[in-house]
Amino acid sequence: MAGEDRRRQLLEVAIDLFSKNGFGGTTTREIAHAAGVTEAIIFRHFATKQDLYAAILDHIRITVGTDRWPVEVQALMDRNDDEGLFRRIMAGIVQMHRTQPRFERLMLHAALEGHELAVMHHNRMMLAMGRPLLEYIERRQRDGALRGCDAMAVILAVAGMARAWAMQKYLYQICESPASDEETIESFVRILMNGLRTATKQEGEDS
Amino acid sequence: MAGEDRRRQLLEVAIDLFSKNGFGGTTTREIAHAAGVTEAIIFRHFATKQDLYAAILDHIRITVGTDRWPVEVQALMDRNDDEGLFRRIMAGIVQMHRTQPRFERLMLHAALEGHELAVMHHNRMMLAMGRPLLEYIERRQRDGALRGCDAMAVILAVAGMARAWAMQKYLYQICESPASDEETIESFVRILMNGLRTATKQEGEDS
DNA sequence: TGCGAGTAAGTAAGTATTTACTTACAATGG
DNA sequence: CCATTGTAAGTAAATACTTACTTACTCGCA
Repeated sequence: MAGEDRRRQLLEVAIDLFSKNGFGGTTTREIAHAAGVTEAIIFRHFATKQDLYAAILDHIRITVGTDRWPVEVQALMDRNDDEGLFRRIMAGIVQMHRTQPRFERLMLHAALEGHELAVMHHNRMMLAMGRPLLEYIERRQRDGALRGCDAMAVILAVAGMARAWAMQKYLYQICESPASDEETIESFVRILMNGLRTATKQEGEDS
Repeated sequence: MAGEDRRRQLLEVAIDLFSKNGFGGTTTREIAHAAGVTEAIIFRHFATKQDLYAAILDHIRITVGTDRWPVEVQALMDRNDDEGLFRRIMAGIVQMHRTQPRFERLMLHAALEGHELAVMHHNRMMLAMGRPLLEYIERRQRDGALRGCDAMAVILAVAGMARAWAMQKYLYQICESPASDEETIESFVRILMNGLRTATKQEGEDS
């Protein structure tokens, strides 16, 4: 097998194992065996196990980064489509968990084990998506289109709902709800936009 | 040091290290050194490393379980205080992360590493709190007090919001918001109950 | 075309260290 | 006095990583 192909295969195999067992829980012997080569091959491509790990995060960032998600989100913000924006963000988060469960597991492992590269990823995500989103929400609040409250709380609410569903379904594999991703997201959007209180009880009832 | 005290100390030390580095990332030598004894002492109290881990989960379940949280939640459900109920649940989740960050880290590690005990904990939590909550929400929806939508989605929304804030602040230690726990929870409650759309724009504006 | 040299891909069998766990034995105190 | 608490010094296996060597393939050149 050609060098570049072997390197990619090793990365894929390592992603699989690291995402299952974590960095400390995966041995180079396992990786080599899963790839059908000897350990020496691994160390020909990557100087150390840490290097392999760093290469994985690079590799994933590249293959995941090429996405139209940020563009669509930006378009919805330009159109002042609050509801569509929240729906698209949540759909993106859930889709990420569905199509790249290994990535999410890897990031959680990395965050827990304190790898600075994972924190870097979180910061990148927060800067790339979070900052514009924050400004959008604050603008919409000034325009009177959205209720005035902590904009960061709104972001956390949107992301938190989607992540809660995605982690339950795709990370822990515990799916007690028969609802589809779309139905659940639709419920979240309705809660976000209209709240849980019914119109008839909108006023008058409070502790 | 007396046997029982030593045992508790070893558990505390092990919780600390496991929550930081995970099961595979923590060595018995480190645990022994942190406790100021030799490894042999560990294996006098716990037959294997796995046994120590199981004992930790038991120990934590005991020290954490003695809480008035479920009682208060039940009282709020009996009083039909939706808003107070959601506030108390979210406060409980955030409080758990603030006062027992090691426990949350440990559970995440365990869940990622596939320890059945972690899944067991999740199930216990979901049965003890989730089931009654699910029934409460469905009842309140039938009574017309809460908007009719997937009750499971409501639970995920409540828990997801709180977890998103708690994880950001207490797990990843990334606190970009100057808001306090109470303020943020208050924002979440308002979003949950009233939604984000302002009254003036309630109808007429869409896509 | 044929062929030998150079290079990249691969392996088998190491090394030193670390790992979970053990054994034999000393101190201590009720 | 003897059970309990502790240690020092192990063991066998596993770990990340290395070394010495073989195979296979490419490419310039006669």
